[in-house]
Amino acid sequence: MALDKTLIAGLPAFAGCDDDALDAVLVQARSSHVAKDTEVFAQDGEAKFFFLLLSGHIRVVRTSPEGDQVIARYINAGELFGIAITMGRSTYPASAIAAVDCVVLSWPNSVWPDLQSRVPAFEANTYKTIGNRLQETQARVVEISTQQVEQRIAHTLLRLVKQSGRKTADGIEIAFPITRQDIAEMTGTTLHTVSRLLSAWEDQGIVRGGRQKVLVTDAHALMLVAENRRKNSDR
Amino acid sequence: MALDKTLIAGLPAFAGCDDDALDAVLVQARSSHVAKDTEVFAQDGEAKFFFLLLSGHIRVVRTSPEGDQVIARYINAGELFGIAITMGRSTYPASAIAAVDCVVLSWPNSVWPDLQSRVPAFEANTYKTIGNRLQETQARVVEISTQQVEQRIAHTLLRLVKQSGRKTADGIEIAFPITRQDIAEMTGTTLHTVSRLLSAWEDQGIVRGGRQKVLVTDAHALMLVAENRRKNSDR
DNA sequence: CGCGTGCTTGAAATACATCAACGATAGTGG
DNA sequence: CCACTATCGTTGATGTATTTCAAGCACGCG
Repeated sequence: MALDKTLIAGLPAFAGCDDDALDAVLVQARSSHVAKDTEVFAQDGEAKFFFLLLSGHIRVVRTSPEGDQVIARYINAGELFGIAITMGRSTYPASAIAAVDCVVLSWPNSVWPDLQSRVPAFEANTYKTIGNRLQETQARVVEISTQQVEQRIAHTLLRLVKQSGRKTADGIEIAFPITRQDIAEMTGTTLHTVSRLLSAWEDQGIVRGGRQKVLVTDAHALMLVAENRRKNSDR
Repeated sequence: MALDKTLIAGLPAFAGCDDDALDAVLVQARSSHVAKDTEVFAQDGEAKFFFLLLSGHIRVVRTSPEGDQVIARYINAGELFGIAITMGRSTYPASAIAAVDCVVLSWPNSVWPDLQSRVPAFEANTYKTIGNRLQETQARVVEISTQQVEQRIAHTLLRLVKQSGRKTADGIEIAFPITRQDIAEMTGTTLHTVSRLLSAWEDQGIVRGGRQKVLVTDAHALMLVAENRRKNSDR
């Protein structure tokens, strides 16, 4: 059964593509369901496909030779991922794990050259995506190198809430389950330190925690923390 | 006067380009000299050109809103840099400063679409470059997040020596002037810590320091440090 | 020769990790 | 439906790697 182009029309990845282009892209794609906590692909595995997330949230994890894990990013619905091929790589540089049940489109790498020539807008958007990720990653290096843990966690939380926030009666909450350990792996610290800081912020009415849940109740106050601009009396 | 294609033939950036392609690329380029400690372009400045380093060494520096500096990378002869345009950016994300006197080729951004269509190999190689930098940057995030300062500095030194090493009678030395402060800005630490560790390594006969100079005399021992595999008695 | 820039090295301070123990939550299976 | 268990979270006490503060030194350029 053919996939309907309304699935992907309007996504940034296909900005500027006309209907024919969308059809050309879709006819080569295959959609599949990925259960929570299941790998879409594994680090160092042969990169046979590239992907688009239709719904859900995916965690991209790099494991160091020593076995330490770092979360490179979270993928939101509408984003491309596993696009190693477009950078001339033959293996995936990280693992991708479904944070919740997901639906993904996948293309075999072999169709990339064809798509590239037939749908230039898609090609350009893909490179833009990579460029953005390079920017973000370099910004992260600056952050880790120059700021202390408290600011890093605050920034990370603000980013998560901005990119994947869900409005609730009491504030904005991160739209997928996330543990203290996950936050630690995004910020280069330990779950203990994350837990302590979240508890402190909870006392100050900035956030509200929960098992695999973070709800930001006072985004403005959190911004002040991120920029280290609170008065000492606030602590 | 036209530039000679022997200048750039054989560079990885032009792998697979035939003579006509090289001419097409070169005829649009302009070469210029950049004095030591001079900026090639400035962070947040409008990205009007992209560049290729013909000779010398260039330091790419990102400055955070708070004024902290981080060295994103060093560019060696033969590498492309300032390629913001290819990622859909209109400003440079970092500054580029000549670490020594340099010779660079530059192209106005406006020729990119033309080059892209007429020299596909050049285009593909450019994207490969960006992909490699994304990989490296992500690896750096993992390193900063999981390893301690000593290992990070050791790794960084090994990388510098590998990419820009110059063989001497007593070992391999970094081929351009680099201060302790520079090394600190590459590893997310302070010049004091760098200085202390280099001094300690000098006592152990692993490196030899000097004003704006580092000479690695025992790369193997430095590797053991990088992997934290020394016996305690070594310290 | 003097001055700026880079380097060294001690002593004190601290942010954060580590160690350790316990408490809470949610899913599972009887 | 409730007990069981795995996973996740909290929080105190202790330890330490690294920064910060401070001072003096050395190299090389004009």
